[in-house]
Amino acid sequence: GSVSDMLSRPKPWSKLTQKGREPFIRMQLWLNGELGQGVLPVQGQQQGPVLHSVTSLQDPLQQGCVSSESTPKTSASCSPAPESPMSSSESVKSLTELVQQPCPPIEASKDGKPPEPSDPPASDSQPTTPLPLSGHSALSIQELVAMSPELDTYGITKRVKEVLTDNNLGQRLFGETILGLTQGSVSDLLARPKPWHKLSLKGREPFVRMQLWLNDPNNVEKLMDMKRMEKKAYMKRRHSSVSDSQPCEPPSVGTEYSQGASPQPQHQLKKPRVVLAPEEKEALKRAYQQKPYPSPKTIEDLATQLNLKTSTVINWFHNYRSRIRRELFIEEIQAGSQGQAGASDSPSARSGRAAPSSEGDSCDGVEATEGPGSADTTEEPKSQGEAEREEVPRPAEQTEPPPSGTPGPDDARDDDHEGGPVEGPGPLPSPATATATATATATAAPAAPEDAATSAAAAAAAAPGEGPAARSSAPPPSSSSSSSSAPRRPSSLQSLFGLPEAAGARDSRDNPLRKKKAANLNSIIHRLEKAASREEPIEWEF
DNA sequence: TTGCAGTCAATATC
DNA sequence: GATATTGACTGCAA
Repeated sequence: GSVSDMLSRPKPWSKLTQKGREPFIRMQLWLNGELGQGVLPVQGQQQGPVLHSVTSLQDPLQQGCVSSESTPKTSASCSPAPESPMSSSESVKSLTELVQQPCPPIEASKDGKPPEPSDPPASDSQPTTPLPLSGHSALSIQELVAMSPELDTYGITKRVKEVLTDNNLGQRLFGETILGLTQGSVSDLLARPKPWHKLSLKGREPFVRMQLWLNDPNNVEKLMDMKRMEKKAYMKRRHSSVSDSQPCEPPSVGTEYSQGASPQPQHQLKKPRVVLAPEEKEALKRAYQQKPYPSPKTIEDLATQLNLKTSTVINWFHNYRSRIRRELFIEEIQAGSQGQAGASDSPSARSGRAAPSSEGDSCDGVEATEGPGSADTTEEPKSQGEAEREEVPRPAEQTEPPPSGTPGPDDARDDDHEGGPVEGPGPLPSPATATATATATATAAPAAPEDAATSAAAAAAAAPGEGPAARSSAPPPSSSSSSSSAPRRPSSLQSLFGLPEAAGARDSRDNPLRKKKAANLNSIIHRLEKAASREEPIEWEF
């Protein structure tokens, strides 16, 4: 049915979403019989039926870089493909295999950045984030991404991590040479991979690259080589700088910031990074619990009360929402894998229970530890974390499941006050919600919805010791928030892939069964919430 | 305009 | 020194 519809009523390219474009790309490939080559021929002229949309295929591909106009392959166009379009998962294999060509990453890395001639070959000094794939390959990657069937992002990251650690290869090296990402991004990616279906095309790219890299039999050696080369270069630099009796820093810095002006002003221009004090975070979290989507006014209030820039508050909410959301994805997966595999070992140990609590980590320092008193008694500490986690979907569920199907955010917005945020016996009084509420109330009585957030924030902020003052020194918050100073280590990472030990190590008496149940519960709750808020046809698999 | 995804890069932690 | 965290930024879509 979809095919019929698509063939008879193709939308113009510009009207298509990324997802919507995919079938057209596939069709184009198929028409050109190039499926197996991973090279999307850019056509000057469309051929064949589908083409209103297909023509514009060029855009996305061209940006990839390759010489679009000159692409000679056009001619090949209509030879039917050997196989039907990417029907099966093995398709990816063939696709990926084909891109396994000799390490484009490493070599390409030097010249790899096509559009960025900007940096004078920073000499060997800085391994400036090279584009992992040369122009051509980069294009292929895009195609691959577009055509790739679902990949197991967790499995991929797990394997990558294994390979990296086994071979003592660093994230930085891997990221810069293979993925074209910085260390922090790599770390994040490996630790909290999103499920494939939640990723945008762009977001899928690193995973495809990882997959390709994993498929490359020489992957490790190549990276090792790279490592050696780097080391050499480093030594060389060091050596020369020493002999020049010049401080080695300046030069490199100079090249780095070469673009303009003297290093001096550069330095000044650099904004110092804002570091929120624990109590500020606490306050923001509380505010979040009240209103995940605060109105501009609330944001403003928060900012004043905490003595932060409004942009900082806005950013914080954005980041917090999105990070919490991510944790949820992970949890979902965990729950899922636990559910069906029962046994922990399944693909990846995502079972580790700590992961979610990690959420607490990354997004919340509070619950990482056990709650105040009740403490570890079994679930408590966890539910604390859950509380936060569950908030994610809250926006949607906070109010009645929008009859209209209005998407979440608006519901939770505090402009549309009432709905009595937390308090409101939401349609889904999850345990998490309960705890969340508890947490919130613990410190600040949820007053009028509108003020709740800010008042909570105020309470928290006021307590420890004046906002800004406290900032840098970050004295641990008052009693109640003592939790925030909790050790943040046992993070989701370990739990994610390191599994049993992650959870176990921390709280050996945690009954695994309970954990499973809890995870499952979470999953259910999450699904319910989702369902309530709209989106995705739900597949209930409790 | 607003929210989000994806990143970077500074900083914290191990 | 490697890895994790997180505030900020960019680009895109609704």
